[in-house]
Amino acid sequence: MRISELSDRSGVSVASIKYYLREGLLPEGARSSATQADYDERHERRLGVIRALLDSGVSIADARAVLAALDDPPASPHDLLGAAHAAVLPHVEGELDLAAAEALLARMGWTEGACDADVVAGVARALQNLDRAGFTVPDETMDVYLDAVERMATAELAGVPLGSPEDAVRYVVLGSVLVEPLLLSLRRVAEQIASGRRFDVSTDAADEASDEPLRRPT
Amino acid sequence: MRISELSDRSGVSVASIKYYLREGLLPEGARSSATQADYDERHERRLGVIRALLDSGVSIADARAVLAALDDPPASPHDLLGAAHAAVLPHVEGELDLAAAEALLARMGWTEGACDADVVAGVARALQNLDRAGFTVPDETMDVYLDAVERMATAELAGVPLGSPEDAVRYVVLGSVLVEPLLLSLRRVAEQIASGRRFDVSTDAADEASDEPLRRPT
DNA sequence: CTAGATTAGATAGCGCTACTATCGAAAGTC
DNA sequence: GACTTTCGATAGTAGCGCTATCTAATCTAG
Repeated sequence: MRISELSDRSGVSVASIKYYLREGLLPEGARSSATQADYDERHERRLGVIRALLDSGVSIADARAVLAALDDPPASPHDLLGAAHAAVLPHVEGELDLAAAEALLARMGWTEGACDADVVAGVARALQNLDRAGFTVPDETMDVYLDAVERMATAELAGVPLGSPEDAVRYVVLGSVLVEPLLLSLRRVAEQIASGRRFDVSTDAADEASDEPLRRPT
Repeated sequence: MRISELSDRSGVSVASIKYYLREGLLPEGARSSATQADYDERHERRLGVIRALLDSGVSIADARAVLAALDDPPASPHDLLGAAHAAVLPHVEGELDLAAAEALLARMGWTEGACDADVVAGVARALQNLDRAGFTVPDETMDVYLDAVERMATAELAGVPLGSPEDAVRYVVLGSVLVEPLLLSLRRVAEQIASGRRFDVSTDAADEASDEPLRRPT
């Protein structure tokens, strides 16, 4: 298949494909001459993964790292997961206070040695941002978060297909990265549903009903 | 307080503060003359929120919308949540297949009318990206996700402080937006812990132990 | 009262990202 | 042999989040 056909089938412009080639996201096709290369279904599938990553908010550089982990997986799935996480972690500069994060994780019996320091730093950063905004997550809510992520992680890990290494790699890397937007949007839906229930929104009597509990004069 | 003092106390450069003023993120100080304005603690707190939002990956434009919702909250908390969500939703172009998303939400008895169409579109987009990458979330895992987000949303909504409208606004808007990075990083920690357990990582015998279950020849 | 610092407001520039456009030389196609 | 396609390189673009510079007005210390 030539580049124009690959473009037609994938819906990605020739210019963008060339860009991904240059950036090392897409491997070169088999060169059949100085001005011709041959692409196959693997390139087509790879383009799908690239577009999915980029549209999920992953940068070119991070996508390159994720794809590198897919192409050249560490021997152990555990290291693979670490590589996938490292690839998409927000790159932080500036000092962080890790104590709060470690205390939080200790509530679940998660000791800091059992996972990458960068991942813990991500928790610390998120906590710091909440703090800077003057927002405090109630303890009960935080417990629900901790419980929820543990359930999710357990379910995800239980679902890793053991039959084929390639499938396991795909599952771990993409499942970790591409599920993030899904979770966030599902949470938004659930919040709106729960909010509708809590404040009893019913199209006509919405304002009166939902206004009442808030507008208590101080 | 003058702008330089505000800068010192917040750790944000004068140039950046001016930029936020221009962009409408930070309200002007009280003008005391043609070349002097007076800032107070509200500006300082606001700067904290601004930095927290920007460092959480929210764009200037989205932060402006979030802050507008904070400043000028819709009467009902439900609408407020919608405004906060709308402000940070990935702005999508291109057609989406909503059917899969609606079917998914129907599993929880969440009908599409009960939440904003844009939020459902976000779910559809996430599903589409997973699909384009050739990744399928197992049904059991998806059920765990749905259950988890419902638990989280319920806990969050139960925690809304009803005593003060301002606190409720803060809670809903910032809780929705700033908790997102926290959840994602907690999930990464949980995944690494679960992966360590699943593949029995123990620093020395890691490779042999964790390699075995994967390298089963087909 | 004056020298120097500070400020508001305006404008311009910068470094980065994800493309997009153009071009010449080589090669394939009708 | 005319026309199209491709490769590879290079340059340009639009947007983002600042950052730097400048002017004119004003404040502040001595």
